[in-house]
Amino acid sequence: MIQSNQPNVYESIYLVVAQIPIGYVTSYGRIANMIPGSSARLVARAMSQIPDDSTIPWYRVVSSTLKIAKFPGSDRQRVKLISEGVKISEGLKINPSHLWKPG
DNA sequence: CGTTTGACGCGGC
DNA sequence: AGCCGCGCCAAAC
Repeated sequence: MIQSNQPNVYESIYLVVAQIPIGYVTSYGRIANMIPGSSARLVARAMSQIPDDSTIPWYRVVSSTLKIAKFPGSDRQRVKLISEGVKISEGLKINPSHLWKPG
């Protein structure tokens, strides 16, 4: 459980996202549940703020249904995940075996 | 300051 | 299965 000792919640969100291992994904809601004072929508908003040149693996965060969210950068997200070995079906559905289980 | 935003989640139908 | 409505909540405006 990560507390928001950081100056703002975004910092905490980014710290958690940075922990997601290569080849794994988690959801906006699951991240939010680890950070008091956060919410799925806030996590989504935080992801949208990350610049392209950032080292934060924003593309490892998907919706609770394990589908890649529909947004302008969805294609890049799909490509990046596939390059890490993540199996994605036609409906942009990620194989549950890639779900990150912290601990 | 008050209002809107957002790549969401989930229950209900 | 999919769509709709509401709750969520700090940040951005």
